[in-house]
Amino acid sequence: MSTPRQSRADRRRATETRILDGARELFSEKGFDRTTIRAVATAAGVDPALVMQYFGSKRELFTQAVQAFPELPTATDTDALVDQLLATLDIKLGGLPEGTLVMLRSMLTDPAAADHVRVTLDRQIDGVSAALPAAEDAELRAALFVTALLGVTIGHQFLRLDVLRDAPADRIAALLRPAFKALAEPQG
Amino acid sequence: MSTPRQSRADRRRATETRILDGARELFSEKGFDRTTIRAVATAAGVDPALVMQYFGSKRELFTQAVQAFPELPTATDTDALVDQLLATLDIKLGGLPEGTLVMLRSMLTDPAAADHVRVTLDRQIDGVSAALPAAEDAELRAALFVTALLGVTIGHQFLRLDVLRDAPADRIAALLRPAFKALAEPQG
DNA sequence: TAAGTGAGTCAACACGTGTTGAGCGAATCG
DNA sequence: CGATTCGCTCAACACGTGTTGACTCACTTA
Repeated sequence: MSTPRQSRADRRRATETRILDGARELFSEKGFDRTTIRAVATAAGVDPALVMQYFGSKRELFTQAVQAFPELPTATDTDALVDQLLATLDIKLGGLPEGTLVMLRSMLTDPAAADHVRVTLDRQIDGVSAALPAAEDAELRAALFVTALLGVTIGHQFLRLDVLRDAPADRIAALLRPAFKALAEPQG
Repeated sequence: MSTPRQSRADRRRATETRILDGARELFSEKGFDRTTIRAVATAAGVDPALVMQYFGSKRELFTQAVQAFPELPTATDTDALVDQLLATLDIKLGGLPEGTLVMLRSMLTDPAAADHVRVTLDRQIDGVSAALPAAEDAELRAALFVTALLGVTIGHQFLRLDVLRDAPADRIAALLRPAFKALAEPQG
């Protein structure tokens, strides 16, 4: 055969994404420390040395496995903002991209991941704050929105609290709506 | 000298707590995986082997370093409950006992810690739920209270978001109060 | 077809880890 | 005082880790 079924470049790209996919899954399940290069290699059906050769280091692999998602609110009035924030619950409870889970999973034990989360949340807080009625506390209020949602997400996704997992996302959103509206009002 | 300045039992108890204190500090700072027996031993000015001899294993040391605290609400009407929940913010933002930080720090990466947190939160949710006006969603509402507070705590204590750290606890409580009241009402 | 490139493997190193058993020496006890 | 307990240290083992360099061989290219 003079023509291979797959070009060398194609093979390379294929195994590279196979490694990255396995890494994302493992990192998001077990966190940075407990994920081993060897396990990633095995998941990708490849030799550990190849993972190093392609990504240079475990850290670098981790960095590539994470990808930020801005997910900034575009609303400008309060009601729309609350609706928009609550709409993200659909995603946060069940449909979060694995690259995000990677980041969240390790944020409490890996300083690099913590930094990443911190700047991401700061960006979100700025975005929410901008959509809030002007007040001295807009930024603080925004931070409470964002961290409250973070807490619910953690309870659902990582702690797997039954009470949360048994409730449909829109029921949760319905309960949260009045609370969020109250939090958005400058003089609650 | 026939009488030593410290009895053998006293010495033993002293170094035991010295080890436990060092362990709590390190576990709460770096989490389970990144805390080494050697580091704990050094912090306590003691040989690593002694830590093993006294506590049996790293896991057992970790378990002893954590101690649960119920912190269940005793209120029976809604307003008192909200006040009581908000009062815990003083503690949650800055004054959390190290044994609790230990637990929280590792909950995303260590399954045993995750279990511990899950049952603790479940207990809190039950407590809050009991103090809520009877409704089908009382338990779910309670879970949202608890996880929202968890999120704020994480943002403050672990992610160290400036917006939260710069705000006094009572300001945060004041902003949260109307939101929590709305969340407590059966038909918001 | 012959030289060269590069995907992928193999075996090993250096290191840090939890954990163990033998031993020392001071406090206890009869 | 002599025997013994026990707090504590020392040195080591066994293992898993990230990482490396030499190597093989299928594909590419001239």
